[in-house]
Amino acid sequence: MSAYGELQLDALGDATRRGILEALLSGPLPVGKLADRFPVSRPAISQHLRVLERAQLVTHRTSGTRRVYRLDPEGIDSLREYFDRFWTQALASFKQKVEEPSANGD
Amino acid sequence: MSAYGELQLDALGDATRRGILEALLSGPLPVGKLADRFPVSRPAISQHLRVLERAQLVTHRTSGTRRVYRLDPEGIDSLREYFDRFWTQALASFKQKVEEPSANGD
DNA sequence: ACTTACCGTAAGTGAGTGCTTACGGAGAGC
DNA sequence: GCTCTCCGTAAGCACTCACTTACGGTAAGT
Repeated sequence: MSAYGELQLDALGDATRRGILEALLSGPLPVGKLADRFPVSRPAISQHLRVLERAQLVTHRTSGTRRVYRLDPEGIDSLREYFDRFWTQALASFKQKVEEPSANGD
Repeated sequence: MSAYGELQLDALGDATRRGILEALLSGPLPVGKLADRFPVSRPAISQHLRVLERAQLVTHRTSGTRRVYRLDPEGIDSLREYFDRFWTQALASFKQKVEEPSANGD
């Protein structure tokens, strides 16, 4: 599951995609409503949604001619696990640095 | 502090920079040692470090002619707060969806 | 003082990518 | 059945950005 971490982080590397995710925090939205919130065209949003879906950060449900997108709990959670590991190791690193001031001879 | 969130997320959008951060999890490293771990040139690493430092994800300490880089606890923590808010809202969103199955008439 | 090691910066290049316009398909309403 | 809405996809373009080579500057060693 962590193999998608790369895709997910890359997906987060774009401001518009982050905006899409934040917009979906308030609940599912169809593509049109989503596109209205951003200064780019609807196809652009569609392409971003494809990237986000490929990274397992969003899912869609077809409702008639509409595509309602929502956050993907699994992907979000796997991303959380990735960061949790990072925080844990980072804290360990900081702690170690404090305990071992500068006893390096090289 | 959250104003740097954009810079930080953008910084995480590159695989090499993520690799640098992960390498620094094991402790501080000079630029040269850092560059040896990646298939790119040393100047490329320097440029990545500049981006990371601008995003407050790393700091450097000059030791003679060496520049020893390490993770920046403050930036890392502010990033963690950003994600924590995201998880919280995401969970609330998922929960709300469950409680309100599909009572939408539109 | 001269050389060597370590590193940042500048300039230039190529590939990736985010955007637009144009198009086609599928479902809902009259 | 026809139209209209909603949306994905294709093609093309411009811009960003990651990378390289070249250069200069500083500190340590002899």
